[in-house]
Amino acid sequence: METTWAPLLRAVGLRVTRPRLSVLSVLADHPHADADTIVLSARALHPTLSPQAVYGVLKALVARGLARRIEPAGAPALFELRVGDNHHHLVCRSCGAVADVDCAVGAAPCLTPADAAGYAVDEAEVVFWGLCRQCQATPDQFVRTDQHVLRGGAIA
Amino acid sequence: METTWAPLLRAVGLRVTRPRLSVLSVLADHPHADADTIVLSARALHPTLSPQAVYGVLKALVARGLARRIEPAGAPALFELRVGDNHHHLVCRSCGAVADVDCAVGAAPCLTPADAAGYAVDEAEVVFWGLCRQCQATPDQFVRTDQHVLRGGAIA
DNA sequence: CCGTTATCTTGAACTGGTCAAATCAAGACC
DNA sequence: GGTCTTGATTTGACCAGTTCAAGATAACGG
Repeated sequence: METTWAPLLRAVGLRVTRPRLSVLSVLADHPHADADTIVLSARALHPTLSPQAVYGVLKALVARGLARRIEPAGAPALFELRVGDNHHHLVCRSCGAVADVDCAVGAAPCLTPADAAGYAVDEAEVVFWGLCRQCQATPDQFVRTDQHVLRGGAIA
Repeated sequence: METTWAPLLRAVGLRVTRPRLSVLSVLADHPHADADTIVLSARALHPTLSPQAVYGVLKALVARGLARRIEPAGAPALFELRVGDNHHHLVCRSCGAVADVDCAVGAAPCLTPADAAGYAVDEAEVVFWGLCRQCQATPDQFVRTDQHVLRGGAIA
């Protein structure tokens, strides 16, 4: 399976190394992993892998467009391999679980700001906040209180 | 001017203190200030104000819904007083400037995820990334490279 | 196989933010 | 107005996540 990644790395001008193959493999298994999870999981394939190596690999992958970095407010950065397919994220306020969502109804047009205020916009990033199925079932669980629940983007 | 804020604080059950009035005043002047800016500016009104006090005040304001915390990926948190009006943000990739945008065309419906995957969604947060007018004029300026430019939410 | 150069390792450091104990002052009550 | 109670602030240490820097290592072209 690892051989799958090598051509992709070469295609974007990156050398094929064990740390990179390990990280890519972990990302394939864990679609929204944070750096720490990646380090721990990748060590199954490459036991001596250092955290800094992972940061370096992730930075390279993100810079070349092989991975995407997402940073939900208040949580460590997450990384995913799905790039360029115009999808967004659902984030659980309680457990931090992240799920992918394809672009909202009507696709792109609804993501054009009404007034761009002179900005040259190249991307619209959408995060849906809520509770995942599991956390809805256990209502007395910890819920983040550092952010007011009804923020600007509240629906209806 | 400061007397304007006192009733608001009392209305949400917070004591009226000088640090809080100072922070509110600064937020009114700087619509998207980070904690550091707030500390520096607020010291014009309250010279002995400590950073921790500001964090405490901001936490209280956000928890009571008087302020909102926004965290553009890769930048320190910003705070604003506009709450509950369903607006979003334009962020400049180069200088970090933030501008408000009223809800996108068509309002709420377009912010309903096509498939919520069982999540109970209570908010949709939208960030438009691009270059502000000023940074478009000076193209050779520093631009963030830690994130691939064409990410999932890319327009069109 | 060798050399060049990107990449990884090791270690320290930095930023933004939080936690905890002691002091202080806002507001209720008299 | 004075006193008290409790919430708020100060002061200081501390933490997580991430980045930086120097030297060792390994990928890949020749």
